[in-house]
Amino acid sequence: MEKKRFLILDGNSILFRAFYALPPLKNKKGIYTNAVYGFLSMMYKLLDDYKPDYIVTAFDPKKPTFRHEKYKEYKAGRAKAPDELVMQFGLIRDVLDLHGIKHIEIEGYEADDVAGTLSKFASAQGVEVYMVTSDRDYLQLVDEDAYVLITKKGVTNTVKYTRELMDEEYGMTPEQFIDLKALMGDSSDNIPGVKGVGQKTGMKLIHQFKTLEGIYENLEEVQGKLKDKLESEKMQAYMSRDLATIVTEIPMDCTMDDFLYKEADSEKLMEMYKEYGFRQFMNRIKSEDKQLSLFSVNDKNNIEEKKTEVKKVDVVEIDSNNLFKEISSAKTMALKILYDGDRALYSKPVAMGIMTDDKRVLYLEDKLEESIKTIKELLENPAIEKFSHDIKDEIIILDKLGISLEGVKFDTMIGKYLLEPSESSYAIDKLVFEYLDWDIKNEKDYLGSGKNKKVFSGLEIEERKEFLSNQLYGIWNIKDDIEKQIMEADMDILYNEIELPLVEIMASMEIIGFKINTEELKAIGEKLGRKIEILEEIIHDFADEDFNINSPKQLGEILFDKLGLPALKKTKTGYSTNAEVLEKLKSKHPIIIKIQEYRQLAKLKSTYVEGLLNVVDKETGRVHSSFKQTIASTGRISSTDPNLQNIPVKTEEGRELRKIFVHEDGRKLVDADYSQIELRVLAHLSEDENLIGAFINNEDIHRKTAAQVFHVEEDEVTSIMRSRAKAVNFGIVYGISDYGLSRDLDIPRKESKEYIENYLNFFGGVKDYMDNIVKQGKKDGYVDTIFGRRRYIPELESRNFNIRAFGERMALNTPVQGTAADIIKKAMINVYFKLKNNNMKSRLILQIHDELIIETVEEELEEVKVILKEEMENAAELKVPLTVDMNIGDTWYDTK
DNA sequence: CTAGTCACG
DNA sequence: ACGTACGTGACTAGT
Repeated sequence: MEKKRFLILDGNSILFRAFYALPPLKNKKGIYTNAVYGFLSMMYKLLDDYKPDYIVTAFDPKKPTFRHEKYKEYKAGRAKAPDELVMQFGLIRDVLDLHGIKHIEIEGYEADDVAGTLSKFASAQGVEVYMVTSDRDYLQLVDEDAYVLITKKGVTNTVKYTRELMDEEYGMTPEQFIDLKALMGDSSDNIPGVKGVGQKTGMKLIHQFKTLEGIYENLEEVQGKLKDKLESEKMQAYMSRDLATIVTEIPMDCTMDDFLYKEADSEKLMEMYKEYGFRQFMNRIKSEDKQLSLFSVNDKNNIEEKKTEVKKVDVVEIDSNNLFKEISSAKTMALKILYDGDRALYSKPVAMGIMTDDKRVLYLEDKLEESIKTIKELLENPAIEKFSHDIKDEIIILDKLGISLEGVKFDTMIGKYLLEPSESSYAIDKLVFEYLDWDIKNEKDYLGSGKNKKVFSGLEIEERKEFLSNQLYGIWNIKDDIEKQIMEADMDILYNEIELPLVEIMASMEIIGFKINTEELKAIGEKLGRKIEILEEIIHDFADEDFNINSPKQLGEILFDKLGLPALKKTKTGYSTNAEVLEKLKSKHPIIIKIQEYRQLAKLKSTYVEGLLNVVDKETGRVHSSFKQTIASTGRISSTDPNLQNIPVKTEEGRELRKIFVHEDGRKLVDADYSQIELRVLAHLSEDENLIGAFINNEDIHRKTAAQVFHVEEDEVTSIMRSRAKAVNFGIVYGISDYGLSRDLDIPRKESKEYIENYLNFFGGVKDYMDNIVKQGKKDGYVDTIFGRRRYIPELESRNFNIRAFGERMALNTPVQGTAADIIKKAMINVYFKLKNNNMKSRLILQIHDELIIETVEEELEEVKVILKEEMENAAELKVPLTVDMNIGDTWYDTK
């Protein structure tokens, strides 16, 4: 006879997870419903999948914010709407009531205690239990016929934990899980644990001794400091175990019948769903009513088969001696290398997979580095086509083995980026699912999401094999589709001549890095430290108390509550204390200027001094930024770890930092930047005669703009007028609005509006272009650059004015910024390959959107100057000339 | 993990 | 009537 099923939902954790995982969209009544929506999606899915006979929801009573009172007050019309979490915690209870689903919160016990108690209660009566939560602590409740469903990526996905799976994943029983937590502790639950024991040590101890008692009975087998700690904190360990143990014996007066799952009160539920705009769930209720009569068969046995298909790939593990032989005749290969760590540049390869024309996936990890070297000849042969996903990593790893990967034919990540440049992730498992409907596991599935470092060497070989081979199989099977879409969108030239060749350059700049004068950097840090300390004292004196100046909250309280300064602007969470506000308060209190100085210096010290020191390669004294090609929707490249594209330059104090960016002996830095590239691109795109004329005649564009905006002769333009005109020009490129300009220049809106009108009157072509590009964007759904790079702008279709206006500014700015990005990319390619093909020693080391930096050997200096200027100025043929300013120096500071 | 702030083009 | 400049990344505090 089939067992009855009991579904226990952890209300708090499911609501929280949904709340954070889903975008905070308001319904038409102005109420946030994302958490409720997520909870219900999850609940309905579980009802469908598990068809339980009983159901209950457990809530955590301890936090007053989640209590019902505020919501009740609101419902009774006695209070305004509570904040979105309280609101949604209230809403969900109403929905549960309408379903007739019990929700329980018991003073003094947490939701997991309630779940634990009910689980044991049900098990004792031979009922199968399913507990749903995002909290891994529940795993101690797993038992025969009692399962824990842990949520994973997204909102409605879960993994079912059984005793077997726990053994497989942790090598532990649910009971041992409690002891592990007793050792590790948990700061969020206030469980102290044993100091110095984290997950690693904890797991090792449990694996070795099985239980807490086991550890203490055999303490002499433990070595060194660990032994002392365990010994001295024995009491604490046992106490921690009591704290970590979920209560399963709350006195409760109930029978299973109290939790019977009955049909919902659909009429009232419909009303409520209508009120809150849950159309999807309304449909569900409608169809449920019908379905119930049509299909009364309760087929519980189909649950396991419902999961998406997981692709199994046949893999041949290859002996390193046979590698060359096996693939020497391949004309095409997809390859992927697993490495240990976050960054290819700082990691060791762990395994390599190669898929060849004959559809075999070869897998290799034994004597990996030597084995890879045996096929150097093939990897460097440009006639053998190479495919991968994010192949920059392979280029970097291979480079460290002295191999220069040639014949790169396709990169699925880059391809997808061109098709959809605004995606937040191009993870291969996502693409494979999108294109092929296959469910392949991703990194996180293997490594867990809590870890920062990828440590593939910690996995079992079978897992690595599966991971790699599935990726390769996926890459192989989606590349043609992506390539076809690129052709259809007419982006094949952009792809083949710009985006793909650029990958090698990204890798190269990353590998070479930028030399840092570490000693000088440390000295600057110390100097800043001393200044900051003094400022801190002064500020605390003014405030007459010590507080954390870095906390906007504390600072706001001091300035606006204690010192009584006028609060000019608010943020979602309190007072605004940003630079704009401080600037306006400057004359009101002497503390302000000190705070401004403090902010500036603190920023320099933490972000630039300490930030850079953390990432300098100690052996080479260089920093190796990671350049990313698929982040910016406009086509720009981005730089991280460290970000070398935002090193200070605007203030002298900040600019000083550039003195620590230096070159190796016998070399020089050459810095070339485009002059006004975005305005020139705008001139080209808009075909505005006046703008084009100004650039052809090499006029001072800001001065000319000022003359038009302020209705004066060019020789009457003052420096203030010129700098305002400069802001107008920037504004035009960004998709100007009178509001934005007025705020930026701190002038009345009327005045800024007049400036814009004057501008557009004179530069009529720009005005037409602005109108046309928005129209075109609305018609096609996308805008593009002169190189054909596309960006889809769905915001243009929004019924929300603000979102639509945002879309219009994007429509305007993207072709300008994107074309400029295309141009400099083209220039980089021409420069890089000229240096490479001429076997020169000078190297491109950095790009900052309109600027290129080369570290050149002195003998090549003159030649490099010519190459840079030529290639940059001729990278594109526009209706206006492109001009480049160039400077040579020993530090980045000097290249101004 | 988010918000605030601030660095760049 | 709405309420904003475009594109990024790093750091700190606080939940």
